[in-house]
Amino acid sequence: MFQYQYQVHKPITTAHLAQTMTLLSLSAFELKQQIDSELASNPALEIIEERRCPHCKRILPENGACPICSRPMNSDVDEPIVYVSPMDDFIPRSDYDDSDYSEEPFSPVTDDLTSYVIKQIAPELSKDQQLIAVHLLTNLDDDGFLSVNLMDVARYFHVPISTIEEVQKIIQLADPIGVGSVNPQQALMVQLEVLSDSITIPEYAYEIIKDFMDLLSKRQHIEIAKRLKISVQRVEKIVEFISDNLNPFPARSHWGSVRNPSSPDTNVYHRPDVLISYANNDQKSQLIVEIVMPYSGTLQVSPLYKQTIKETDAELKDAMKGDLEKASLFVKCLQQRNHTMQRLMHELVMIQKSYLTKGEKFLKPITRASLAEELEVHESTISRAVSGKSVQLPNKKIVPLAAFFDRSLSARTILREIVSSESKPLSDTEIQKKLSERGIQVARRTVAKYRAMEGILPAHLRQAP
DNA sequence: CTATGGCACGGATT
DNA sequence: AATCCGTGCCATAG
Repeated sequence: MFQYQYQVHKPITTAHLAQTMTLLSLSAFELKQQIDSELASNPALEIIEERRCPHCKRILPENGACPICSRPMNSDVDEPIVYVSPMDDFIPRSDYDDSDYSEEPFSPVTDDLTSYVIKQIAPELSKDQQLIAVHLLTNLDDDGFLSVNLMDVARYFHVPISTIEEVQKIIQLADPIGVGSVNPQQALMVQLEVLSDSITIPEYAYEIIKDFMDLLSKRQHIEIAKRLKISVQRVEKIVEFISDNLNPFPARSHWGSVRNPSSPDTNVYHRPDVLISYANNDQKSQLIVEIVMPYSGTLQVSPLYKQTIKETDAELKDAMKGDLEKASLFVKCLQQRNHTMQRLMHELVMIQKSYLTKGEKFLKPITRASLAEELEVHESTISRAVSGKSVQLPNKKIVPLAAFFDRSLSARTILREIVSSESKPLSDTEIQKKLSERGIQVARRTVAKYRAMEGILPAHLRQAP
C-alpha cells in the first residue's frame, strides 16, 4: 500500500467534479499555467515551502524521512512507490513553441530574441565569452542564423576560432534550439543531438541531414532512398519524423510558411509529466514513479487570510469568503487530481511492469476501459488523465502516456524481430503464422499495416544479395 | 494464382 | 459526435 500524501476528498459538487476533470487532463506545463493564474487572482491561495531531502532534493512528508533515500531495503519489490514530486526547476516544454513568432513570421528578429538567448546562457559563460556571445547574437538574421563568418569574428576578437565555436555551441543549445547556427542543416543537426537525449531518433535521420541536406530540401526522397539503399517508405517516415520534430529555422515557426501553424506538436515531448526509475538506480530494486508537479512546496489556503477575514468589515467579508471558497475548492481539486494520478500510475505500472523493465515486446495490450473498471472510475476519467501527458521510462525514453495502451506495439516489435532474424523474405501470411505461434493473433491485412508502420518493405522487395 | 495495397465498415476512444 | 484502428473484401501487380 502506498501512502496518500493528502486526505482524499470525494467530489461533492458538480463544480468540484468539473474542475477536477479539467485539472486531470492538464499536463505539467499546463498545470503550472493554471496554478500561476489561480495564485495571481486569488489572495487566499499560497504556496508553502517544504523540507527537502538533503540527498535527492525531493520533498519530505511531514515529520517523515525521504520516501526514496530512507526506503527500507526489504520492501516489496513488486510494489512501485508512487508519489507526487514537486519540481522547482521546471522548464516548460516550449522549445518549439511558435506562439512568440507566429504573428509576424517574416519580421526581422527583434532584440527580444537576442536578449532572450543571452539571459539563458549568461550564467554559464565567462566574461570574454559573454562578449563574443553578444557579438554573435546581435548578428542573427530573420531566421536565427548567424549572418557573420566565424573566422571574421575570431579575427575581430583575436582569439582562435575554436573559442568562437565553443560559444556558438552554447548558444545553439539555448532555446530556440539551434539558434546561432550558420544554416538550416547545422540547426537540424544540433536539434537532433539534443532530442536524442530524450527520444529515440530513427536510424539514418542524422545521415540524411548530414549528407543529403540538398536532396532533403528538394524533397527528393527517392534519390535519398537509392543512395542510402533503403526503402522510399522508410525515407518518407524519417522525413516525417524530421519535419514533425525539428525546425530548420529556429527563429521561425515551421518549414517554410505553408505548414499549419495551429497544429500543436503532439509528437514532441520535451518534459515528461511522470518519471519512472529504479530505486537507487538498481535494476533489481523496485520502481519509483514520480508525478511531476511544476512548483515547489505545497499549495494551501492561507491561514493568514482566514485570520484576516475575521477582523474585516462585513462588507468585504463576503467577497473574501468567496475567494476562500474558491481557493479551498482549487486545493481540493488539485489533491483529487494528484490522488487520481497516483492511483492510475500505480495500477498502470503494476500491469505494465514487464514493459518497463524488459522492453517493448512485453507491453500488454490493455484498454482504458479495463483500467477504469479496475480503479472504479469512469472511463472518460482515464482518457483525460492519459491524453496529452508523457512519461520518462526507466530507460530514459520519453513516450506519451497513451503508449501504455498501445495495442500493437508489442506485435510490431515482435514482427520487426521476425523479419530481421529470418534470412529468407517472409510473406505477410507467413509472418502472420509466425506471430500467432508467438501468441499474437492478427489478420493478414493487419500484418501488412504493421509492416508499413515499421517501414519494412514487402517480401518481394526485401532481397539481401 | 499469390501477395499487397485501397476502401469501407464496426467497435473502441476521445 | 468525430476520429482512430483492426479487418474483410476486392482490384491489381507480378
